[in-house]
Amino acid sequence: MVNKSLLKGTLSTLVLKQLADNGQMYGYEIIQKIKAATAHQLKVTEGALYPSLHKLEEQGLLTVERREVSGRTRKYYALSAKGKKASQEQQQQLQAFLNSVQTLLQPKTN
Amino acid sequence: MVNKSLLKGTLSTLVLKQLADNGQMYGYEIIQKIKAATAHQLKVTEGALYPSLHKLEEQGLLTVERREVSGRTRKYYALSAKGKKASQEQQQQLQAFLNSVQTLLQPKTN
DNA sequence: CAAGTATACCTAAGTTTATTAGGTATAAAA
DNA sequence: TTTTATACCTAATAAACTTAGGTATACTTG
Repeated sequence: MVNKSLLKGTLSTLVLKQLADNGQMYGYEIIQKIKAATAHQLKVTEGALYPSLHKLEEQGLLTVERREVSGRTRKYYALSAKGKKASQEQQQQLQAFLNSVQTLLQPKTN
Repeated sequence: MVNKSLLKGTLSTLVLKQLADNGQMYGYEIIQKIKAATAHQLKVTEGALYPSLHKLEEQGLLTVERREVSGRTRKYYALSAKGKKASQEQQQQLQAFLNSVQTLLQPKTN
Protein backbone atom coordinates (compact mmCIF):
# COMPACT_ATOMS: atom_id res chain seq x y z
CA MET A 1 0.00 0.00 0.00
CA VAL A 2 3.02 2.19 0.40
CA ASN A 3 5.64 3.62 -1.88
CA LYS A 4 3.91 4.35 -5.17
CA SER A 5 7.23 5.01 -6.80
CA LEU A 6 8.95 8.31 -6.40
CA LEU A 7 10.59 7.62 -9.71
CA LYS A 8 8.31 9.71 -11.89
CA GLY A 9 10.26 12.07 -14.05
CA THR A 10 13.71 10.87 -13.06
CA LEU A 11 13.85 7.60 -14.97
CA SER A 12 15.02 8.91 -18.32
CA THR A 13 17.73 10.96 -16.65
CA LEU A 14 18.99 7.89 -14.82
CA VAL A 15 18.98 5.87 -18.02
CA LEU A 16 20.99 8.51 -19.81
CA LYS A 17 23.43 8.58 -16.91
CA GLN A 18 23.89 4.80 -17.03
CA LEU A 19 24.69 4.99 -20.71
CA ALA A 20 27.03 7.92 -20.13
CA ASP A 21 28.89 5.86 -17.54
CA ASN A 22 28.90 2.48 -19.23
CA GLY A 23 28.79 3.16 -22.94
CA GLN A 24 26.72 0.53 -24.68
CA MET A 25 24.04 -1.17 -22.64
CA TYR A 26 20.91 -3.18 -23.30
CA GLY A 27 17.63 -2.71 -21.50
CA TYR A 28 17.71 -5.69 -19.24
CA GLU A 29 21.23 -4.77 -18.21
CA ILE A 30 20.18 -1.25 -17.25
CA ILE A 31 17.53 -2.64 -14.97
CA GLN A 32 20.02 -4.95 -13.25
CA LYS A 33 22.67 -2.23 -12.94
CA ILE A 34 20.30 0.21 -11.27
CA LYS A 35 19.02 -2.45 -8.92
CA ALA A 36 22.53 -3.51 -7.95
CA ALA A 37 23.87 0.04 -7.61
CA THR A 38 21.12 0.96 -5.17
CA ALA A 39 21.17 -2.23 -3.12
CA HIS A 40 17.77 -3.21 -4.50
CA GLN A 41 16.22 0.06 -3.43
CA LEU A 42 15.33 1.25 -6.90
CA LYS A 43 13.63 -1.33 -9.07
CA VAL A 44 12.93 -0.15 -12.57
CA THR A 45 10.14 -2.15 -14.13
CA GLU A 46 10.27 -3.31 -17.72
CA GLY A 47 6.96 -1.60 -18.37
CA ALA A 48 8.63 1.68 -17.48
CA LEU A 49 12.03 1.13 -19.00
CA TYR A 50 11.29 -0.11 -22.51
CA PRO A 51 8.87 2.66 -23.42
CA SER A 52 11.36 5.13 -21.95
CA LEU A 53 14.17 3.76 -24.14
CA HIS A 54 11.94 3.93 -27.19
CA LYS A 55 11.10 7.52 -26.47
CA LEU A 56 14.71 8.51 -25.97
CA GLU A 57 15.57 6.83 -29.23
CA GLU A 58 12.72 8.58 -30.98
CA GLN A 59 14.03 11.89 -29.65
CA GLY A 60 17.39 11.13 -31.20
CA LEU A 61 19.21 10.86 -27.89
CA LEU A 62 20.10 7.19 -28.32
CA THR A 63 21.44 4.99 -31.06
CA VAL A 64 20.51 1.32 -31.21
CA GLU A 65 22.16 -1.82 -32.43
CA ARG A 66 20.64 -5.28 -32.34
CA ARG A 67 22.98 -8.08 -31.49
CA GLU A 68 22.57 -11.82 -31.02
CA VAL A 69 24.27 -13.02 -27.89
CA SER A 70 24.17 -16.68 -26.91
CA GLY A 71 20.91 -17.33 -28.69
CA ARG A 72 19.09 -14.22 -27.53
CA THR A 73 18.56 -10.84 -29.11
CA ARG A 74 19.82 -7.84 -27.26
CA LYS A 75 19.31 -4.23 -28.24
CA TYR A 76 22.36 -2.24 -27.34
CA TYR A 77 21.75 1.43 -26.75
CA ALA A 78 24.32 4.21 -26.65
CA LEU A 79 24.22 7.98 -26.35
CA SER A 80 24.21 10.03 -29.52
CA ALA A 81 25.99 13.40 -29.51
CA LYS A 82 22.64 14.97 -28.75
CA GLY A 83 22.14 12.40 -26.03
CA LYS A 84 25.42 13.24 -24.35
CA LYS A 85 24.47 16.86 -24.18
CA ALA A 86 20.99 16.06 -22.89
CA SER A 87 22.45 13.69 -20.34
CA GLN A 88 24.64 16.38 -18.83
CA GLU A 89 21.87 18.96 -18.79
CA GLN A 90 19.39 16.60 -17.21
CA GLN A 91 21.90 15.48 -14.62
CA GLN A 92 22.47 19.06 -13.58
CA GLN A 93 18.76 19.73 -13.34
CA LEU A 94 18.14 16.58 -11.38
CA GLN A 95 21.01 17.42 -9.04
CA ALA A 96 19.57 20.88 -8.46
CA PHE A 97 16.22 19.31 -7.77
CA LEU A 98 17.72 16.84 -5.32
CA ASN A 99 19.47 19.68 -3.53
CA SER A 100 16.23 21.59 -3.22
CA VAL A 101 14.33 18.63 -1.88
CA GLN A 102 17.17 17.81 0.47
CA THR A 103 17.04 21.35 1.82
CA LEU A 104 13.32 21.04 2.46
CA LEU A 105 13.84 17.73 4.23
CA GLN A 106 16.41 19.10 6.66
CA PRO A 107 15.29 18.71 10.26
CA LYS A 108 13.95 21.97 11.50
CA THR A 109 16.25 23.85 13.85
CA ASN A 110 13.84 24.99 16.55
CA MET B 1 10.77 23.22 -23.37
CA VAL B 2 12.81 21.97 -20.47
CA ASN B 3 12.14 20.87 -16.95
CA LYS B 4 8.75 19.19 -16.94
CA SER B 5 8.79 19.10 -13.16
CA LEU B 6 10.69 16.44 -11.32
CA LEU B 7 8.25 16.99 -8.53
CA LYS B 8 5.98 14.05 -9.27
CA GLY B 9 5.40 11.97 -6.23
CA THR B 10 7.28 14.14 -3.80
CA LEU B 11 4.86 17.01 -3.40
CA SER B 12 2.64 15.55 -0.71
CA THR B 13 5.67 14.55 1.33
CA LEU B 14 7.03 18.08 1.13
CA VAL B 15 3.68 19.50 2.13
CA LEU B 16 3.51 17.25 5.17
CA LYS B 17 7.04 18.25 6.08
CA GLN B 18 6.18 21.93 5.90
CA LEU B 19 3.26 21.41 8.22
CA ALA B 20 5.39 19.30 10.54
CA ASP B 21 7.90 22.14 10.74
CA ASN B 22 5.57 25.10 10.89
CA GLY B 23 2.39 23.86 12.50
CA GLN B 24 -0.61 25.57 10.96
CA MET B 25 -0.23 26.82 7.43
CA TYR B 26 -2.51 27.83 4.59
CA GLY B 27 -2.04 26.85 0.99
CA TYR B 28 -0.73 30.06 -0.43
CA GLU B 29 1.74 30.24 2.43
CA ILE B 30 3.08 26.76 1.68
CA ILE B 31 3.75 27.74 -1.90
CA GLN B 32 5.68 30.85 -0.81
CA LYS B 33 7.62 28.98 1.87
CA ILE B 34 8.81 26.31 -0.52
CA LYS B 35 9.76 28.87 -3.12
CA ALA B 36 11.70 30.93 -0.60
CA ALA B 37 13.38 27.94 1.04
CA THR B 38 14.73 26.73 -2.28
CA ALA B 39 15.80 30.10 -3.66
CA HIS B 40 13.00 29.96 -6.24
CA GLN B 41 14.18 26.60 -7.53
CA LEU B 42 11.03 24.71 -6.62
CA LYS B 43 7.82 26.39 -7.65
CA VAL B 44 4.73 24.55 -6.57
CA THR B 45 1.79 25.50 -8.72
CA GLU B 46 -1.64 26.10 -7.27
CA GLY B 47 -3.05 23.51 -9.63
CA ALA B 48 -0.82 20.94 -7.97
CA LEU B 49 -1.02 22.11 -4.38
CA TYR B 50 -4.73 22.56 -3.78
CA PRO B 51 -5.77 19.14 -5.07
CA SER B 52 -2.92 17.67 -3.05
CA LEU B 53 -4.12 19.35 0.13
CA HIS B 54 -7.66 18.16 -0.51
CA LYS B 55 -6.46 14.61 -0.95
CA LEU B 56 -4.38 14.67 2.21
CA GLU B 57 -7.37 16.01 4.09
CA GLU B 58 -9.58 13.33 2.59
CA GLN B 59 -7.10 10.72 3.77
CA GLY B 60 -7.36 12.06 7.27
CA LEU B 61 -3.80 13.31 7.43
CA LEU B 62 -4.74 16.96 7.78
CA THR B 63 -7.19 19.00 9.77
CA VAL B 64 -8.59 22.23 8.38
CA GLU B 65 -9.82 25.46 9.82
CA ARG B 66 -11.20 28.38 7.85
CA ARG B 67 -10.23 31.77 9.09
CA GLU B 68 -10.89 35.31 7.87
CA VAL B 69 -7.76 37.40 7.85
CA SER B 70 -7.85 41.01 6.70
CA GLY B 71 -10.81 40.49 4.44
CA ARG B 72 -9.70 37.22 2.87
CA THR B 73 -10.49 33.63 3.68
CA ARG B 74 -7.60 31.37 4.50
CA LYS B 75 -7.77 27.66 5.08
CA TYR B 76 -5.33 26.69 7.76
CA TYR B 77 -4.13 23.13 7.59
CA ALA B 78 -2.37 21.15 10.30
CA LEU B 79 -1.21 17.57 10.72
CA SER B 80 -3.53 15.11 12.43
CA ALA B 81 -2.01 12.37 14.57
CA LYS B 82 -2.22 10.11 11.55
CA GLY B 83 -0.64 12.86 9.49
CA LYS B 84 2.32 13.16 11.84
CA LYS B 85 3.02 9.48 11.51
CA ALA B 86 2.62 9.55 7.74
CA SER B 87 4.87 12.57 7.55
CA GLN B 88 7.72 10.77 9.28
CA GLU B 89 7.32 7.63 7.23
CA GLN B 90 7.17 9.47 3.96
CA GLN B 91 10.19 11.58 4.87
CA GLN B 92 12.20 8.46 5.50
CA GLN B 93 11.13 6.91 2.23
CA LEU B 94 11.86 10.07 0.30
CA GLN B 95 15.26 10.33 1.95
CA ALA B 96 16.06 6.76 0.96
CA PHE B 97 14.98 7.51 -2.56
CA LEU B 98 17.12 10.65 -2.69
CA ASN B 99 20.09 8.64 -1.48
CA SER B 100 19.56 6.07 -4.20
CA VAL B 101 19.27 8.65 -6.93
CA GLN B 102 22.25 10.51 -5.53
CA THR B 103 24.28 7.34 -5.71
CA LEU B 104 23.33 6.82 -9.34
CA LEU B 105 24.28 10.41 -10.14
CA GLN B 106 27.76 10.13 -8.68
CA PRO B 107 30.44 10.79 -11.29
CA LYS B 108 31.82 7.53 -12.49
CA THR B 109 35.28 6.72 -11.18
CA ASN B 110 37.03 5.46 -14.30
C1' DC C 1 -9.02 56.92 -9.26
C1' DA C 2 -8.03 53.29 -12.31
C1' DA C 3 -5.23 49.65 -13.35
C1' DG C 4 -2.19 46.34 -12.13
C1' DT C 5 -0.17 43.27 -8.75
C1' DA C 6 -0.43 40.38 -4.71
C1' DT C 7 -3.10 37.52 -1.96
C1' DA C 8 -6.19 33.43 -1.58
C1' DC C 9 -9.08 30.07 -2.88
C1' DC C 10 -10.74 26.77 -6.63
C1' DT C 11 -11.41 23.27 -10.84
C1' DA C 12 -11.32 20.93 -15.45
C1' DA C 13 -8.95 19.26 -19.50
C1' DG C 14 -4.98 17.44 -21.13
C1' DT C 15 -0.35 15.28 -20.76
C1' DT C 16 3.14 12.56 -18.97
C1' DT C 17 4.80 8.71 -16.86
C1' DA C 18 4.45 5.31 -14.17
C1' DT C 19 2.04 0.43 -12.61
C1' DT C 20 -0.02 -3.75 -13.57
C1' DA C 21 -0.57 -7.45 -16.18
C1' DG C 22 -0.20 -9.58 -19.63
C1' DG C 23 2.57 -11.69 -24.13
C1' DT C 24 6.69 -14.20 -26.80
C1' DA C 25 10.98 -16.71 -26.83
C1' DT C 26 15.57 -18.88 -25.60
C1' DA C 27 18.93 -20.75 -22.16
C1' DA C 28 20.28 -22.46 -17.89
C1' DA C 29 19.35 -24.64 -13.53
C1' DA C 30 16.90 -27.70 -10.41
C1' DT D 1 10.80 -31.48 -17.17
C1' DT D 2 9.57 -27.69 -14.94
C1' DT D 3 11.09 -23.54 -13.11
C1' DT D 4 14.02 -19.54 -13.18
C1' DA D 5 16.72 -16.21 -15.61
C1' DT D 6 17.39 -13.71 -19.59
C1' DA D 7 15.48 -10.47 -23.09
C1' DC D 8 12.35 -8.21 -25.63
C1' DC D 9 7.52 -6.13 -26.03
C1' DT D 10 2.65 -3.67 -25.38
C1' DA D 11 -2.04 -2.24 -23.71
C1' DA D 12 -5.12 -0.71 -20.11
C1' DT D 13 -5.26 1.77 -16.13
C1' DA D 14 -3.95 5.09 -12.57
C1' DA D 15 -1.59 8.89 -10.49
C1' DA D 16 0.03 13.31 -10.44
C1' DC D 17 1.32 16.75 -12.57
C1' DT D 18 0.74 21.33 -16.11
C1' DT D 19 -1.90 24.62 -18.23
C1' DA D 20 -5.33 27.54 -18.24
C1' DG D 21 -8.79 29.12 -16.83
C1' DG D 22 -12.32 31.23 -12.83
C1' DT D 23 -13.69 34.22 -8.48
C1' DA D 24 -12.74 37.65 -5.09
C1' DT D 25 -10.43 41.00 -1.95
C1' DA D 26 -6.54 44.18 -0.73
C1' DC D 27 -2.77 46.86 -1.77
C1' DT D 28 0.19 49.64 -4.74
C1' DT D 29 1.17 52.81 -8.37
C1' DG D 30 0.95 56.00 -12.28
